[in-house]
Amino acid sequence: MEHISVARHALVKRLENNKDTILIESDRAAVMKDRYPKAQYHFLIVCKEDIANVSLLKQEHIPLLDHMMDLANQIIEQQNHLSSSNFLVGFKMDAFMDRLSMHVISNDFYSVSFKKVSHWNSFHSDLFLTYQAAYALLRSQGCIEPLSKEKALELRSVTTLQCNQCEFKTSTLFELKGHLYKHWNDREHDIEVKKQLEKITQMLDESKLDEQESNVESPKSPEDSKPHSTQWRSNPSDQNQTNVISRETKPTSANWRQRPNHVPNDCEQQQSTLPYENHFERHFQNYAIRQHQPYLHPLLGQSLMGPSPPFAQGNYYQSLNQFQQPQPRMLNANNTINQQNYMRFLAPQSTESPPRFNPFKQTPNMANFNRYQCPVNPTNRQNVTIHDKPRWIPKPQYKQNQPGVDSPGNSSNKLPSEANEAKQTKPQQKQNPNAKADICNNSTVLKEQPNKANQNKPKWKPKAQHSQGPNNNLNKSAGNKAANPTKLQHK
DNA sequence: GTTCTAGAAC
DNA sequence: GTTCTAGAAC
Repeated sequence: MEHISVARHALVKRLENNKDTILIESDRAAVMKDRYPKAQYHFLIVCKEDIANVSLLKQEHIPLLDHMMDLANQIIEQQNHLSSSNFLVGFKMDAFMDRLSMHVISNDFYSVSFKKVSHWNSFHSDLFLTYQAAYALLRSQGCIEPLSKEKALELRSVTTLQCNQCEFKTSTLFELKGHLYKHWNDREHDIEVKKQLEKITQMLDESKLDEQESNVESPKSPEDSKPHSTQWRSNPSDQNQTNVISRETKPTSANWRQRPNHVPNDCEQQQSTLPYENHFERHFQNYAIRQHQPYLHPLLGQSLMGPSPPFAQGNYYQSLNQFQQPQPRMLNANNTINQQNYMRFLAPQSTESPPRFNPFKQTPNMANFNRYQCPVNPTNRQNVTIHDKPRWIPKPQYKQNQPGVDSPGNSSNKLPSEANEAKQTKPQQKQNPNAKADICNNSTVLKEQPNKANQNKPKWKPKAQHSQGPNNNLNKSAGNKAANPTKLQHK
C-alpha cells in the first residue's frame, strides 16, 4: 500500500520539486499541466495549503476558491482561439491525489489518456463539482458533503454516455470517442477557417487602402496615368500625401473600367480584350480558392469559395465509420480499451486535414528509441516486418554490470534479433522439471537456485504463499486470488 | 491515479 | 499468435 500513498503524494512532490513544470504560480496556488490529460487542454490548479480534497473546504476558504478561479481564467486566456465556454472548471469529488486541485479542462476530450468510461464520468456526473457549485455550497451551507464510496463507484461505472456538445448518446466508449473526434475535427476546421478569413480580410483591407491611396494620387487624364503606385511613392512629397488619405473619400478609380460614364479611347479599347486584371477582390478571392480551399469548412466552402472542397464532397468521415461499431475483444469486462487496440483506433487520420500539434503528446524516450518502437514513422514502418518485430524491447536492466563482462541477461547491448533469441530461451529454463518441483515443494530452494540469466535483478519473484499452505498444488492464478487478494484491497 | 509487462488464457 | 489480467512501480 505504500506505493499508493507515494502516488497520492505525487502532486505535492511535483509542486515542491518540479518548479519547471509550473505554468503560473502564486503564494497560494500553482498551475500545471495534468500528467495524464483527458483533453487537448487539461490543467491543474494545485492548492499550496495542505487541504486534501474539496470536501474539506469551509466557508473561510471562499477567497482561496476565488483565487484559484482567477488563475484558471489566466491560463484559459493564454489559449488561443478558445474561450472560457470551451472549458470545464471544477473539482473531482473522488480525487485520487492528496491535495486539493482544481481541474481546468477543454470540453473536446480528445486525448490519448482518455481511455476509460470512468474518465468520462469523472467530469460528466456528480463526481465533478463545478467551481460555481462549490462556491454556492460553501456560501449556503458552509461545507461540501463528501460522496460515499459506494455512490462514487456507481457514478464511475455508469455506461450511458451522453455527448457534452450535442444530444448524441451511446453505451460504448469506442463510439463516444469516435463521435468526440468528429466534434474536435470540426472545431479544428472552424479555427483554421477563422484564421484564413482573418488573413484574407487583412489582405483585402490593405489592398483597398492601397487602391484608395492610388486613386487620390492618380492624375485625371489617362495620358498622364502611371502604371504603378509604387513609382509615385518614390517622390517623397507624394509619399507624404498618401499618409493623409481619408477612408471616407471616394476618389475616381484608377482603372478606367470602373469609372462611370467613361468612353474608352483607342488604347483602352484595345485593352478591353485583355483579361480583367485590376480587380483586387476578385484577385484575392481566386487566390483564396487556390491557396486555402483544402482547409475550408464544408458549409463556408460552398457559399464563399466556390465548389466544395474534396472533404465536403464525398463521405469525409468514411474512414471514421469503422470506429462506429465496437470490434470484438477491443473492450474488456471493465469497458476499458486495450492499449494496443487503442493505438490502432487512433492511428488512421484524415489526409485532408492533419491534426494540429498536440501540446500534450509525449515525445518518445530517445535513449531507448529504435526502429522497432516507432509505430508512427512511416519510413520506419516500411522497414519493419511482422517477423522481425519483437513484442517488447527489454529495458537495460543490467547497467550495474561491469563493462566487458558478458552477462547472459544483458540484452540491452544486443541487437533486437539477439534479444529475441534470449527471450526464446526463457521458457526452456522454466521447463526444467527439477526446478519446477523445487519451486512447488520448497520455497527455500529458490534462493539456492536462482535464475542465472536474471541473477542481478529478477523481473518476477514468486511470493511465499505460492509454495506454502493448502494452495500448494493449485494452479498459480487460483492460488493468487485465494491467498493474496491485494487487488480487492486496492479497489 | 497512471504505465508497463510477465504470465495466463484464449 | 493475440488478448487479457494482475501485480509492481511510479
